[in-house]
Amino acid sequence: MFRLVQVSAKAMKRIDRTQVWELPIPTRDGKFIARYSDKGLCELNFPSDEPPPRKKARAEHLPEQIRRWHVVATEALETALKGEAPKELPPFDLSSGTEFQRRVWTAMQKVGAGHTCSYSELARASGKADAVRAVGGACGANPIPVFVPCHRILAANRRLGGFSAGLEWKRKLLAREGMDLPLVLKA
DNA sequence: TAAGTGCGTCGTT
DNA sequence: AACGACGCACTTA
Repeated sequence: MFRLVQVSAKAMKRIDRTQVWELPIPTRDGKFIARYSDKGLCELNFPSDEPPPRKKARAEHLPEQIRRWHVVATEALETALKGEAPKELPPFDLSSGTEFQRRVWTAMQKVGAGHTCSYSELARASGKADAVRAVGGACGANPIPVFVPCHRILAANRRLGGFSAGLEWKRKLLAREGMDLPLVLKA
C-alpha cells in the first residue's frame, strides 16, 4: 500500500531530505504517484505505463501526518481532475527547486482554474521579464503538476506550448477547466 | 495565411 | 559550452 523510498545520496544532498513516502492515488485517469517529505507533498507523478519498482516494500509505519496529507491530496486531485479548484491542499515541499524555479512556481500558483497565462507573462511575474525561455525550463521542472498548474501556461498567441507529461495531458486538463481548446489546439 | 529560419535571452546542467 | 515547454522579426510559398 505504501513504501518508504530510498533517496539517492545526490538527491539527499540537494534537497536535504532523509526519507520520502511514496503513495498511489488511484483516479479514473490512472494511478498517480504522490511523494511526501517531512515538509509536505514534494512530488506528484502522472500515471505511467512503466511497472512500479518491484523493490521489496519494507513494512513501515506510516506517520499520521503523512496519512492526513495523503487524504487531503487524494481528495484534491479528484477535484482538480474534474477541472475544479480543490477546497484544501496539502502543504507543498518545493525545496528541490532553485531560487528562480521557486519564484516561477510561486507565481504559477496564482493562476486559477479556468485561467491561463503566457510564458512571457509568467516571466514578468517572476521578476525576470527576459528569462522567458528559462521559465519554460522551470515549468518543465515543476515537481507537483496539476496542483502547481503548469498546464495553464501557454505560449504566445494562445498556442499550446509544451508539456513534459505529454501535450494530451495539457489539453485534457485545460479542457476539463472549460478552456476553449480550438484556439490552442496547435502547438 | 501557414510554415520555416535565425537570433536574442538566460537559468540550468 | 550546450541546451530548452519561448518570442519575435522576417522570409518563403
